[in-house]
Amino acid sequence: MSKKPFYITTAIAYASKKPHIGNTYEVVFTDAVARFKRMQGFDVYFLTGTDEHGLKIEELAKTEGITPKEHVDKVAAEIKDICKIMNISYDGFIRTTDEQHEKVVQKIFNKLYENGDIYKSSYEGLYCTPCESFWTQSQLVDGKCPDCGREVQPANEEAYFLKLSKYQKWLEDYIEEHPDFITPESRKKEMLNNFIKPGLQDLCVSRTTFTWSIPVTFDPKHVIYVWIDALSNYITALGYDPDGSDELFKKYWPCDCHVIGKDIMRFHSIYWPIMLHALGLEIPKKLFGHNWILFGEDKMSKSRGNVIYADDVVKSFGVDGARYYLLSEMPVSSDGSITYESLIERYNSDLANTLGNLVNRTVAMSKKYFGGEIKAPVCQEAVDNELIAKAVEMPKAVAGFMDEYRMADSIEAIMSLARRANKYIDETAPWVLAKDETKSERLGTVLYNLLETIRFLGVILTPFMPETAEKILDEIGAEARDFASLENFGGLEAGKSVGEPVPLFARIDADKFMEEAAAKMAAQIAAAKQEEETAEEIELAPEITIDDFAKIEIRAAKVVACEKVKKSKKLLCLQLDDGMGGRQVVSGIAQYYAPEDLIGKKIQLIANLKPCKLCGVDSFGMICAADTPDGVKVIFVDDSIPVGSKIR
RNA sequence: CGCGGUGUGGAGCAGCUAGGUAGCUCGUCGGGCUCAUAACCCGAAGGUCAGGGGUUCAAAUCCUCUCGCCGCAACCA
Repeated sequence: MSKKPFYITTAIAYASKKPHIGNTYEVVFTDAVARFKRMQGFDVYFLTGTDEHGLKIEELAKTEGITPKEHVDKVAAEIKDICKIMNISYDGFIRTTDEQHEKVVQKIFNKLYENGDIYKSSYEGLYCTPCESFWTQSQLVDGKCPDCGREVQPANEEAYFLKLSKYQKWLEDYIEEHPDFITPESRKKEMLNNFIKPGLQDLCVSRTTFTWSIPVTFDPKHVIYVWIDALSNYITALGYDPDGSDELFKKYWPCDCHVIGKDIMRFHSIYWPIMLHALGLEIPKKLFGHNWILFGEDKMSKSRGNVIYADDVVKSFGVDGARYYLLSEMPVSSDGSITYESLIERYNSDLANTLGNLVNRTVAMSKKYFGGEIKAPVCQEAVDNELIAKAVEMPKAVAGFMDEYRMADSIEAIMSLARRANKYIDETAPWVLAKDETKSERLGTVLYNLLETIRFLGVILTPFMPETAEKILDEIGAEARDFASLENFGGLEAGKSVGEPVPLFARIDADKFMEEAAAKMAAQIAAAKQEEETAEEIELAPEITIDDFAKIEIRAAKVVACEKVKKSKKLLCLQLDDGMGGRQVVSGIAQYYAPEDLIGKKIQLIANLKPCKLCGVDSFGMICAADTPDGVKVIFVDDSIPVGSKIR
């Protein structure tokens, strides 16, 4: 009987900087699924890798004074290190700079072009000359380039587009007809209602504004922009080729599951199926969009000083401590949160107290009472039944949960058996049996039941905590370690010996640990601040002349009325007395000012800015405000300055 | 009225698709045991299942309205 193939992937990580533990979650999650499927007898291919092209990397390399290739080599190595540290069992690691990948991506691009799914047109947007990049309205920060903070100009550029519009109906039908394709359900609705149903815009798939990417073969001043490059990794890694694919591809495609973060659901649920469909390929069976791991309430960020890296956690809690925490702490339907408090709590209570101590005390009793020899279970009693029934049920329950990617439930089902085993020790009180020589057979049976239960735990834990599982199975001298051996209770061979009892997880002193963690955190914040300061060599916009400046008309104006723009988070709508009959201006400061904070105050108005519409509200000009670390501060004008005064 | 999710004892969550004594882990309090990593076992306290209305013999679960939080979209001229 040949094994059933199972192909699972993570998203490829962007090779700009070292990933924190939230990023690492995805690969650990996928690893657990992959290992579980392997154990169940599937022929698994588990792919992960790195996305290594793009402007950001080009720029980072420039500031570091190295080539982009050197930069991505460094980061890819870091990412591989983390995989190694976290014990990730990937079968393939693709880098988008792999020669094979680049070649095939070019072929894919050409094929789509030849089929008319990619066409040449022009791209309109706002262009930042020094950065050589296009931005959309929504990407701008304070109306300026989000990267360098300089002005942008409307411009258009020749570019290639993927005809998403042509496949809109097909995609909508496909998603409706395959309810399991996008999970969880809420994400599916998000995609359908926000993007697909309102109508798909054709997607710009090339750039001329940077070079660190894959060139378009027939138009070398263009490079292929992220989507076609990055998404294709899932098929190029298997040896897909429009001119004839490898066996690997034929065997594993279509993919069983792409595990991705909810932020890139859009690309995977819209662009990717359309690309595949246009290439005449099958669509992946499932997209699993996982939630985020937040640090407490916040997203992790360096400047908040709350970045936790996987290797830090591993240092204190071990690989399996880290894996266990990530896998057990993630809720199904909302973001999970990582805190040192809950990490320690889970580690101590589940791993040290419940599981570790169970193994330890059982092995210790085997040593003490029988010199470590495993006795045959010749004296079963009624009390044993409940434990045995629960042990035999558990693997089935876990398999069911794993089919739905319910990691936390799987782990809970496992720990629940460990707790039951601890209870069984109290029920049977082996130390009492040991005092009565006539009870020796019964004692041997009780210990056998415990050791066999521990074998069940060891086997089922393999995908989640591979090292610990192996230690457990070694310690109890278990030979049978495959999933099939959990069909029946009794796989452990009598006559063999257990090893020395060694604690699996050392308890962690919470108070002491928290003290150290707090100190570390403070140091991290300080370091980030310093880095920020040194990095803040203020770069001025290009020099202008007095004539340039004269083009800008700044006037004093008084806020006579102000209200929130409804349905918007950031916008305030101001009515101004500008000495010219009054005007309306919309400003994105609602997070920092309440309407009544502004009424009656005088401000600086950019009076000759082209009018525009924000959230459907007309805005004629803009008010001056300063960006500060504490948010945006409006520049108020002295009350003695008359409304309408020209400012220069 | 843009779309969607969520609100359950001190904390974190499950239960809701197919209504029928409200469940799990942690924490707290009391007790037990001693094989073990001051661990383990038992018991107890603690919830108007956000709030109002409705359907029903019966609602955490279905319908409806209101409020809070979150995500997506829109959006910092």
